[in-house]
Amino acid sequence: MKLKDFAKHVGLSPTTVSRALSGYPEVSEVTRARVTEEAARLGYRPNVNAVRLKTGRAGAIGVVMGRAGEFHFAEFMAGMAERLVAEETDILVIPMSDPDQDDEMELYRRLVESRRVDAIIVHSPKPSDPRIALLHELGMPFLVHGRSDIDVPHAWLDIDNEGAIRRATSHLIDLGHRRIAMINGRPGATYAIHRDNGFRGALQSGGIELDPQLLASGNFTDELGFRFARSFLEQPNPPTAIVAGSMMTALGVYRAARSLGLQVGRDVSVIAHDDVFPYLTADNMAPSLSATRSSMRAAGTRCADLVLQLLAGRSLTEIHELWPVELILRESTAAAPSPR
Amino acid sequence: MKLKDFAKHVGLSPTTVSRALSGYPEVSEVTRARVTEEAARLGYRPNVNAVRLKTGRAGAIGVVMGRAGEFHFAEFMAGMAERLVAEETDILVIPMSDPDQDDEMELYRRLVESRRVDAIIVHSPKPSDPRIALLHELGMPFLVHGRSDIDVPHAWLDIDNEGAIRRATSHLIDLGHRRIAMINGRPGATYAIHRDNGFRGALQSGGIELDPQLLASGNFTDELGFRFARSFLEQPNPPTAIVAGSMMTALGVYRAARSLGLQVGRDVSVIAHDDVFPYLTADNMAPSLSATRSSMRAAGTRCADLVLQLLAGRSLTEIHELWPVELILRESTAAAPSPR
DNA sequence: TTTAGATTTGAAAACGGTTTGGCTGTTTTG
DNA sequence: CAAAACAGCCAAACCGTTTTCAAATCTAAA
Repeated sequence: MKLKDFAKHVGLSPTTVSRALSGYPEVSEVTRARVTEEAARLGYRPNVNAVRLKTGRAGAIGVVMGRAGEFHFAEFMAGMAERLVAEETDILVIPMSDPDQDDEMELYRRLVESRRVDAIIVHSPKPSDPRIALLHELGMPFLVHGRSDIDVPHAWLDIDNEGAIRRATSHLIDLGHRRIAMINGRPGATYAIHRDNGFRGALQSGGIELDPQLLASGNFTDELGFRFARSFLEQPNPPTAIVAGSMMTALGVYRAARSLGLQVGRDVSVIAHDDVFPYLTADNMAPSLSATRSSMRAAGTRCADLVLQLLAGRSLTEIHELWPVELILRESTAAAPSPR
Repeated sequence: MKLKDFAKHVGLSPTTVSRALSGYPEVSEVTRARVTEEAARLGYRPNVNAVRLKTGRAGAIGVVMGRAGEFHFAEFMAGMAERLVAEETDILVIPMSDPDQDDEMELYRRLVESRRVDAIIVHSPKPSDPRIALLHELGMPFLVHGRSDIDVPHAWLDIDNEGAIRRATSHLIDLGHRRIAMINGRPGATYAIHRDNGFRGALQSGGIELDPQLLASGNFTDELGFRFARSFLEQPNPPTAIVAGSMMTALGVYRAARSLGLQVGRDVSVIAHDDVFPYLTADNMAPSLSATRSSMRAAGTRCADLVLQLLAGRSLTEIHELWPVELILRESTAAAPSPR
């Protein structure tokens, strides 16, 4: 059923029908009611491709999916989806074929030129991220999930990584820990830098000198969590507490502690960052895991919302959100063991 | 830059340019070469919305994302993306707003009517799945990831769940286990039924009577793995082996065993199904986890491939793939402890 | 040298909507 | 009471391609 046919059915012109359905004011309320009702009855829906061609809107928001199957990703997208389900807006998943830098820029460029999306969400930006510069230059609306120092106006939403890690670390210091290790995310991304800052800041406030031997970074996997934690704990002067970057990392850390006969929450304290997954919860770990917590799903929902606002014309410079992060203390953190 | 402008630049008609770029044979090779080269130089790309309107193709494959943030999902999509990156085909993620049955049907119906996708991938079908009947009836091309007994021709790709679980269970029996429990996925889906069949079949072959007390099912979460395993192991006559439905479930099972002072791979054997995640590997668990293994990512890649074949006109009835599942034995399985 | 046939090219009609500008009639205003 | 303002509707142009059908050009056969 096309517009022309449907209009004939209703006894109106295509113009009026289109306006009635799109909510324009030039049509009387009684007419609009009749049209919408008939549309539902006859099952008329405007051809989405025609609308998109005419209006120039793509009706989709793009998210670039990294190669490494990040487990965060699905949650973020589920959150986006939650917000977008009511809109006429799709989520377009763009795969990144190659982790090569130039290639990634080319990907963004092609994506913009293909006009398949109205906006793009950029994840895990760097302090000076060329993707942001590019999107700005190309005039493509975008929202950064994370932060960047780049000298280009842009909308962003981020969580307070620095504050979260600072509080977590300070809490460990308050518990008497002096040797504290941290497993950070891959170097380069702003969030990793922020976490590093938070960590260093807390140590400094506590009058503790940083030991570079107690710093590690890499992908958020169980394996790296294990390997790093092992290497920390096997040092001559091992840490009594570990700050882990993710739930998966924490799993590895727990495993490492156990493998060395250490008990988490007694011999070694652990705090991790929890993005809140339905299938793996900090509360259920044994011992339950103290965590800095911020819902990835909620971030996805809000990001989708902000992108819609952006597309609706809200000013770039207004869209900056910094979310606080909860610190939830459970059994994995305890007073530092008295030195033997 | 639009087609008309570009055509003028090249000194040809829009018709010829369009043909040259789309690879039609009616244009001389020398012309085609010139056109493609100029297109690259001037950066001309056909407006995707215009193409879609004209051709009626949506240029996207739809996948419906369930409410529960399944961790499988991201891997499957990453796999799809791997295959689709070269094509002019997008992945459209459609969120399911409500787990309500009728609502889901309505979602599929709207999706088809909106013409935003050329094909749909249906996950976790049931033996008689109304979604399949609906899509068939509506004439929308689709591929089922999983299997269904429904009396409607359809393309599918599935892994041999029954065989996998049968082999896993048989292996446990060979090790001398007589009381074996299983934690299955949510009841209703075909894969859960197949796993159940495999489990029962192996028991029967081994001359063991099934104890319904040793059967549980639910979402693949760490928490349920823990709860079910606890309830099994606390029974008066506890199982000596547990077959778990997923990696997350296995985490819970390990935890439950530890919490009861039991050692996995000695006091209780565990086998789980592993979809192969980059961030959580069976080999790295402690003790390393014996598993039935099949890559979710590979399935996504192949599903994308098959959908493309489907759209290219390959017959429905030819597209049936049943993948074998590896059984990888590690430390979590051992001979049954001698009864005390 | 024609002429039929094959090869390239182009003009114009879709595809299915939205939106500009204009046209009625009715109500308000000076 | 005439002029102006307004509400409600419509005809037609347009969005940027693909594709049909016809025309132009070239090649080979008669």
